[in-house]
Order: sequence, then C-alpha cells, then structure tokens
Amino acid sequence: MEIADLPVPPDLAAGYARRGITELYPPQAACVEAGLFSGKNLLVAIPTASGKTLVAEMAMHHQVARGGKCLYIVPLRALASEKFEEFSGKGLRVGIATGDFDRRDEYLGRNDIIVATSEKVDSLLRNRTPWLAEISLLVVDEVHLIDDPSRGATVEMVIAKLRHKNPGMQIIALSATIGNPADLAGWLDAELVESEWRPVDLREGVFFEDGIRFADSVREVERKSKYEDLDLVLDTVTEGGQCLVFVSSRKNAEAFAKRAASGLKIANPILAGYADKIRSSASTDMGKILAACVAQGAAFHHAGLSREERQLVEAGFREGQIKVISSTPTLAAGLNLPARRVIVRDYLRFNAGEGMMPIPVREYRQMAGRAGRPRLDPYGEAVLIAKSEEMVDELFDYYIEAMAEDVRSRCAEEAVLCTHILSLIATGFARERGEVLGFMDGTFYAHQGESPRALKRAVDRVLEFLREAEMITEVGEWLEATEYGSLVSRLYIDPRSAEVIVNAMTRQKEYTDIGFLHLLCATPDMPTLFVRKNDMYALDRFLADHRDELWMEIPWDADEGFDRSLKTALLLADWGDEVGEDVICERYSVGPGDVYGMVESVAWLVHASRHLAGLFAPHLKAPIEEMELRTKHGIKKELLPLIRIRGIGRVRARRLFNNGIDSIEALREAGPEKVGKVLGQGIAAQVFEQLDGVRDEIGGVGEEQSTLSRFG
DNA sequence: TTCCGCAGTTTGTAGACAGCATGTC
DNA sequence: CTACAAACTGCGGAA
Repeated sequence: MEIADLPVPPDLAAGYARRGITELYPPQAACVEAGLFSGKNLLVAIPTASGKTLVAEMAMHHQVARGGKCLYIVPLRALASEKFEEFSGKGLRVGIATGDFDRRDEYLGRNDIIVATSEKVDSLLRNRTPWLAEISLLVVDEVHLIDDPSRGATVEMVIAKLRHKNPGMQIIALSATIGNPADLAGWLDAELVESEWRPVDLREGVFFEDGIRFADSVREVERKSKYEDLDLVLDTVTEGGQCLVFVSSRKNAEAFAKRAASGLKIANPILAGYADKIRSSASTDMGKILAACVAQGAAFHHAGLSREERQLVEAGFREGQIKVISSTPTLAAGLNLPARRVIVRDYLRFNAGEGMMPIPVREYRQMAGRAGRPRLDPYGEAVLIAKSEEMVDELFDYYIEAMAEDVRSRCAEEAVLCTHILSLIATGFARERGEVLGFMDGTFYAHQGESPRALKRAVDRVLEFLREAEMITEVGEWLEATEYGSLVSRLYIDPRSAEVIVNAMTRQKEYTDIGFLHLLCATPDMPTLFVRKNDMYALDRFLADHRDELWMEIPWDADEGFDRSLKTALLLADWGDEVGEDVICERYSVGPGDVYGMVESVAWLVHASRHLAGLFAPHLKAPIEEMELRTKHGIKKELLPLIRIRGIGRVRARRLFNNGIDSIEALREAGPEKVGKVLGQGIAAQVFEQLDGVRDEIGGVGEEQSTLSRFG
C-alpha cells in the first residue's frame, strides 16, 4: 500500500518520502483497511519496531486536518519526550505534559497533539482541564500496561473517563502481542489488527554448551572463556554487532560489564572521551567503575545511574562505540535502543514474598524485541541461556513458543481503587454509590466479566474508608467530596498517604525535620530503601538518641517497614544537611539516580503536606514550607535566603555563605565586585540585575506576597 | 609465612508515575 | 516461603 494514496496531508507524506518511506508495512496496511481513516477504534497488537508510531501519527495528522485534537498517552516520561521530538517539526503544534517536564503547559490546549503520561492525564482530568473535552482522537501507547498491578488501573480509568466525556472520540490502542487481544478490542469497541510481522528477521534461540539452538538450525559459538554470557557477546562483536544483556539485578549488571570490559579490551580515543566525561562528572564508586568499563567498550545500565551517565551510555551505544550494555529491565521497556543480539541471561527474578520467579512471557518478548536494528542489522537474535540439556526444551516451551499472557484488569484492587473512586466523586463523574458502580461497569474489569460481587464489596469498603476519613460526605442523597477530599484528589496523592500525614499532623505538637521526613517515608506513596543487615546497627543507634524526635511511634518489635522508612528518612535528612552526593551514595549504598528519585518523591509529598497543613495544622505550614525549599535544593536552613535568587543553587549559595554573604542584604552590601570574586563576574552581574528588580517588586506588591522580605 | 584455589556458607535481590512554578554548575 | 549468584570464609597444599 502506497502512502501517496492515503488520505494524509501531502506535507507529511512528502516528509516520509524524504526518509525513504513510501510504502506501508503489512500490519500498517492492515490498520488502514481496518478503518484507521474512517474513525474506527483500533487495537493494534504487533511486535515492537513494526511501525506502530507511524500508524498513530498518520491518524493524528488526518484527524487534525479535519479540525480535531489528539492526545497521545505513554507510560514513561522518557517515552513522552521521545515521541514529542518525533512528532515535532512536521507542521502540527505539539505539546508535552509530564510531571517533570511541562513545555508550553499554559498553552497546552492550543496544540494539535499533546503527548502525556497516563498519570499526568489523570491529574489534568482531576483539575478539570477544559481542553480535554475537545480530544477527538486518543492514542494509548503500550496499553497492555493495563495489567500492571500498581499503575494499570490509572490507564484503564483514564480511558474510561475520556470515553465517558467524549463519546464520539476515536481510540487507537497500541499494544505488544498479548494473549487475549480480542477481549481488549471488545472493550474498546475496536477492530483488532494482530500480526507477528517484523521489519527485521528475529531469530530466537537457546544457548547450551557451545552453540545456540534455533528452531531449525544451530549456530556454533567459540568458547573462549568459562563464561557463556561473555562468549556470546564476543561472538557477536567479532562479527561487527552489538549486544544487550538483560540480567536480574544491578549487581549482576555491574559485574557483567566488568567481565565484558576485560574480555573486549577495546581502546580508542572516542571511548576514552566518553569514559572521561563519565569519570569527571562521577563522584561515586559506581561512576568510576562505569567509566572504567566504558573505556573498554562495555557498560551497565540501571536506575542508580545519574541522568548524565545514562545519556552518555545510551549515546555511546547508539554511536556503535560501546559494544555491549548489561542492563536491568530499565532498557526493556524504555528507550528505543536496539542491538543485533539480545541475551536474556536471567529469566528468573526476585519478587518480594515469592522468591525467584520466572519473568512473564510478555517481558521476555519485550526484551527479545530489542534485537535487530531496522536497516542496520541483517537480522536480530534473541538468546536465552540454558544450564542443562533439559532446560533447552523447557525454555523453548516456556518462552519462545509460548503464548503471551492475557491482560487482566487491575481495577478492583482496593489500594488503587481508593484513589480512583475519590477522584470520580471529586470531579463529579459519580455522585452516589450507584453511579460509581455504573461507571465501573464501563471499565475493562467489568467487560472481562470478573466477579462483579468482588468489585461491589471493594467499592463499598473504599467508600466506607473515604467517609470515615471525611474525604467524602453525604449531602442529601448525593455523595460529595469534602474540601479535604477534593484537595487530596487534586494533589494526586494516595488517600491512605493523606490519612497517615493528617493523623500525625493533628496529633503532633512539635515539629522536627527527621520526624516529618520519617512520616512521609512511612507513606505508601514513598519508595523506600532496602535495609541491609549492617544498616541495623546505625539505625538502632539513631533510635537510641532520637526516638523522641520521631512523629511516629516505633514499636520495639517493629517489622522492617519501619526500618525502611527510617533509613530513607535519614538519607533525605543528609541531603537537606548538604551532605555530598558521593557520601550519601556510599553511606546508603545507592546510586545518584536513586538519590534523585527519592528527593523528587519526597519533594512532592512535602508539597502536598504543606497544603494539608493549611487545612488541618496551620502552625506547621511555615516549617513545612521551609522544608519544601530545603529538600528541593538540598540545602541547610542558613542558605534559604540566597537560593531565592535565580542562578543560585546549592553550590553557589554555599560558596557565598562561606564568604560571609548570608542574605540578600549582605549581597547588596558586598557589592558586585566582591560577589564577582566569589562567583565569577558574569553570574554576579546577573545576580545584581535581579536584586534591583526585586527591590521594585517589594515596594509594589507588599509584605504578604514577598517571600524575599520574609527571608531576606 | 604467604599465596592460591577450592568448596562450603552467607548475603542480598527491578523499575519509576504524580504537584507546582520557573531556572543548576 | 521461594532461588540464585556474588562475596565471603576457611581449609589445605604448594612455594
């Protein structure tokens, strides 16, 4: 099927033609035949890299040409920016909305295409964003994530809410191959387009002893070492390809990268350049190890890496310099980083409470699908590693020839239901129990015919909880969100977190940093650190001295949840005490990426707490507001006045302070020359430009508005 | 005495969304 | 309560 014959804008078609795309892949053609351009809903269940994005893009351009507006939902921020870049510059106005990264937020609604994470869309719905009613085409990427226990319900509810709001809206759902696509298509009233077709041939096999067994052939692999995984990598690299190795833990990823580095021993100036960049920005041991590996053409990738480290590793691999990345599942679902050979080394993964469990077939497919770069590799290979002859057949049965798992709704799980039911009531989607149940009737859960009684019971328990917490109340025959409930819904925190926070705040008489942080860390919205055996001593010692500063009682026979929140709180307290990132990483055995993630999470909860304090504990508002700034910047109290100025962060503020400049006043007194000596002339000039502006503002606006006057 | 290899024992275990209001080194 | 690999420990033998 020729693109030129399709009802897409000529500019778009011309753009494709310039990139050599003139004809549709078979599954894409199937989408057109299924009614892509005639407003039909579609469920497109085809492998990664077989052109799903193009299908969506054509539909969006077609839609906009007819006066429509499109919303493209993705599960990850990184994916959002990837799609934003991809859709931009092709004649339409494109906007992006994620938690950390709002470009053109204010004018978001003016765009033709808006790319957003599912949580962000949910939040926009809760805040009654008007332009959502104008969406005429909804694209849901990776819709199989509906099955995710913690985040799946959000995807499902967002789809249900938008359909409820915009009955005529076209839906295009993009999915990996799943076991029950017809089921999902049925719920969406969608035509099903299913295919196994791929632009690059994918061979899946199992390695044992000295060869990869494919379904109909064997590929010999030279054994150079005692490590199967290493030999598999060397085999591909000597052939001119790159490898991705998926392993089960960070430690494994690092260990393998070291092994691969000494096995590859590549050395060239470009790699040395990457290694230098990583080394110079890295203050942690992990960063140094990474740099040493990269210098020899290998790297590891997991969530402990800083943004910069991640970017450098990804860039080096894309460029073809880094030959192998060993990775935890970060790379499986995230960015588009294909390699000729994918080695799924660890197909067992630790699950809390269950021990080592085989990873799902869908996840194996996700990783295997990364094999083979379109137009660059002659083929892609996905290899599992067997430990025994019998395992070869087992792995073939369990993964390569297996059906993908069914997707199941996760809506009825009480923990997530809680937040979604509150939002239904707070935004007026449902005004009484019957309407809540009626709305839930339009979900995938109900469509799947899973026990309606279980759902009803769960809904009743949730309503009871929300009523008891006074987040909802009865007004006549209607249910309404209280001010508290509506705030919790808009803040987008788990109602259970809000309860934990509010209960402690109303009981507590004295504010302490560690007490407050510990409280937030004990909340279900906060990710917590793993407690190792040798942490116990330090935690006990801290408790011995500071038990009375905590807001939450710690029973002597506390389970590990308390330890985890305490350890996490201590990390965050260190962060607020300007303890260096390297020291924190070492002390808590985490990477810079973890610190960043935890600071981000707690900053969000501190922010929410400030609003909650405004309602329930006004006396805590001031200290919490102070804490909000301190966590955000990672500074001690004494630097608060200084970071008010644009261009001054934790490092420059500290430098000023140590030079005796501790306030706005002191800055003025010191004058541009002295400040210039401390910070450099350029920045000093910038600072004083602002100081003059600020003075005018204070005069005009008055005490209340000016935070500057309060701190300075 | 020191070093090495081996076998048995202990230890630790993936990821990442959301608010708000603008700018780190 | 599940399972695995890396890190650690202790032992014996060689240098």
